[in-house]
Amino acid sequence: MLPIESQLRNEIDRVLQELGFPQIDYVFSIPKFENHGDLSINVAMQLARELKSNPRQIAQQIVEKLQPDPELISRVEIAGPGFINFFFSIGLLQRVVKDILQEGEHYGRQETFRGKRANVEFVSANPTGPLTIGHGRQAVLGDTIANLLQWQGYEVTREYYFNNAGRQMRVLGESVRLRYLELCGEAVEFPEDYYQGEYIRDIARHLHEKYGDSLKDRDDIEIFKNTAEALIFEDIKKTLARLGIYFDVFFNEKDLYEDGSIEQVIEAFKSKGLAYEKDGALWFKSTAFGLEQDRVIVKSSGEPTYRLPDIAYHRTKFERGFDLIVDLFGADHVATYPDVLAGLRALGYDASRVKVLIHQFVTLYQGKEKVKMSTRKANFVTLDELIDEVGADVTRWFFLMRSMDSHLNFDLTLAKTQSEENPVYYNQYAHARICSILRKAETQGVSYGRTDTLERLGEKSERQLIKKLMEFPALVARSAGEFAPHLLTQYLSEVSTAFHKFYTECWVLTDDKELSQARLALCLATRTVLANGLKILGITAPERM
RNA sequence: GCCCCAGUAGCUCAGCCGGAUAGAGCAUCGGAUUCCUAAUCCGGAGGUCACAGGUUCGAAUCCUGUCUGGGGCACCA
Repeated sequence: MLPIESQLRNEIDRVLQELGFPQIDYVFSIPKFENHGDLSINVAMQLARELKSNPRQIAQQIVEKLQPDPELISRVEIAGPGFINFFFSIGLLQRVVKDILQEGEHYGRQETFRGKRANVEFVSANPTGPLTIGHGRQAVLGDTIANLLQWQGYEVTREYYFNNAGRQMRVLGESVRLRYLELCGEAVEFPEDYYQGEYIRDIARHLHEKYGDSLKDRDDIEIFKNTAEALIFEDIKKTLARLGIYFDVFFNEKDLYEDGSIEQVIEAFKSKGLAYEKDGALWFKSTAFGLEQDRVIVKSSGEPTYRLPDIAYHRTKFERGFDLIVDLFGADHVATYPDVLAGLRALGYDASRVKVLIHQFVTLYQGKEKVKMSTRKANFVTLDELIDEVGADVTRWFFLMRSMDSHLNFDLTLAKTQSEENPVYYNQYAHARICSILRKAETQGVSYGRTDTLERLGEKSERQLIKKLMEFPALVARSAGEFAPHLLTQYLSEVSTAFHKFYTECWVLTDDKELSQARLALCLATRTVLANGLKILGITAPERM
């Protein structure tokens, strides 16, 4: 909501009451066309339904009694089927620029959730291989959502959950051992369903250099598995760091067994009559929570299924006192989380605090060719390789520019060859251009940052730019509230467009000192919004390009 | 068979808590630079919003059904 909206809303509510109209829900919208004003409401059309009367007449009655502050609103108009359109006065636009310059790097931040704590879990890939492009999408989305929540006042913990004890890890250890034996000169048959990647050979080589052939007759895989885990995790962290992503907590599933959490969950289920034995396995009565079928939580072999530790893990998030718990998963996990939420409800927790976000897959193309990605088969393109090709900024922007509900078709050839035309440069260039103007002003001895000549602004491109800048705080709030970073990438491009247009139409450094001051202030305000927006997205804002 | 996501311009995608004339980037065609960065700007062309019904003063948007693509529906994670 724009700041101006709350003032207008008060005034409109007053008039509606005076006219004896029912209180009704109406929304402000920003019209697509300039001649429809700067802000518009459809309240008369909504009322027409209730009152069974002509919407234009209702609008007429409302407008006659409206007395908006002329410092802020210059004109009110009825149009179309009954829209009431408001036109901003220059005073309002001046105030916007002043506010932005005053708030600076805090412009767009809100305290809505001050004192609240959020946990954002993402990536959570087990250390079986390098991060793929699919992980990249999740990593960048998760980190940016965490940033957005911080801008709404949340204290955020970024968390990575992993399991280094399962079957996957045993296969990993075996894979390394076989490659190691190859290096010792032994002929080995390497099973097809083992990890095929070159990085397995690298790890084996590392061990061979360190220990020679001395591990040849070890019949346990511990050293192979542990070395692989350590080296791969180191790699994963390095890759994430290249994107500016740092986790606060790496949570090992193993701890849930060691500290008794798993056992506690089982006991809690049993004592509530929500667990029962059948066919040698332990089942969770998830149908009691609206699910279609009951689920096994402990296999007849005595091993828990993934659900049990997942439930125990999420229980720790509640126990650690988080007000908001965000889980980011790929589309392949879409069927697993209802079990976990049911489990949490069974334990008496408020599952509505858990926000599960599902992102669709990245399909990689080499030109027209679709590339299948599988860590096991090693025919993937790693996230590291992508960053090598296009850089961290482009990588982040690319993963953020689409709704997470949409499949991302990532054409690697295009990303490599046309990186110059990537939209991220468009935005960074706008920022760099502004910096260039400000440098030029400095060399000419013109000071900037003064706001006492802002009444000189009024050109169409100036008004449009300011109106865009005004939307920023509300847009950030919406982007955070909907967990939708792509709204912000889109918005920033609109800001850049508005700026480039202004740049083309309005000369900043002129002989008219006052006009120059005013336009410099507008440039500074624009730079502030671009810099703050890029900061949230985790993308650099270069001063030169 | 059931569940989730998507289907909008040649391509990639926004818009989807109902609103005025359906948008952007790329590609394509044409134009703009004496002067703050042309990694820019302006203009043209390009659409049965998958299809069929329904609700409404008004539907790309909500409801029902169908089709297509992706992902799921384990005592795998």
